[in-house]
Amino acid sequence: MTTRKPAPRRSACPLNASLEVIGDQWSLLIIRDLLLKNRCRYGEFLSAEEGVSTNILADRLRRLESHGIIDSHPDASDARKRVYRLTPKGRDLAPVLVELIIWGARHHRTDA
Amino acid sequence: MTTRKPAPRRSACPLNASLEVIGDQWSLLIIRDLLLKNRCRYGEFLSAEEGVSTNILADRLRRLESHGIIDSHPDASDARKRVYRLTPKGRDLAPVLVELIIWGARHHRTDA
DNA sequence: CACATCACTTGCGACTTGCAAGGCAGGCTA
DNA sequence: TAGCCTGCCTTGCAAGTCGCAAGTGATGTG
Repeated sequence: MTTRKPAPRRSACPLNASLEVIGDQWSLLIIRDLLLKNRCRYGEFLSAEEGVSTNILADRLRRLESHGIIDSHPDASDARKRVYRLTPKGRDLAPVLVELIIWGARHHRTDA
Repeated sequence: MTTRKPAPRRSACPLNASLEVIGDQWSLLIIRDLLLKNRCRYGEFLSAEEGVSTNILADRLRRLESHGIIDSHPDASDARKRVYRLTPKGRDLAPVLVELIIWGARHHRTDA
């Protein structure tokens, strides 16, 4: 079981606040999929090339939703499916994403 | 002992490349200290308000140095001390930091 | 009604983290 | 020179997190 943390809040620094919410290996990749790749379903996130494992994905989606970065609702045409979307707060992460992509592209061009 | 990983390289996405290098809870806080707070010594990082533990700090400094984001040299006036500095590659992370701070400040104003 | 699909949950071994203590070399005091 | 302090890590261990694979349950489909 992926347990929920009571969030100890390490410091009042806004950078630290951001890192406590999205400072992990997977959250920003999910947001990238939502923002840039038009992926919005669980299965689509799962089959992204980075290969997130299913329990971690479920945990991250739950965490992002609890922080108000994404929301979700059942698909109108198929009740098994669930659609995820960015909230305005989530969309505000676009500049962060862009800067990370710029930095990654400049300093790690396609290989190790 | 904190073992070194052979870096599996999950995908060719530049965002993923960035996250594999600085996508953790501590690296960007160290870079913030170097960039914005004029902290450049081990002991200064250790006493930052977030309270990183010493083994993690040593590991992150080693990792950042191995990725060419920081470098270090002994202090001229006291050979016990070691001075850390950002490389140009490290300084290029400034926009990322700024965007994370903006987002954190906008959506998590000083409290939970 | 049998079977596939979708979104998860569960179990387990391996790895990582956090905390406390130990080590070690380089300075300081006399 | 002896003895102690300072600064930078390393080590040990408990606890937490991750990755993988298999299982669950509510739907849809033929």
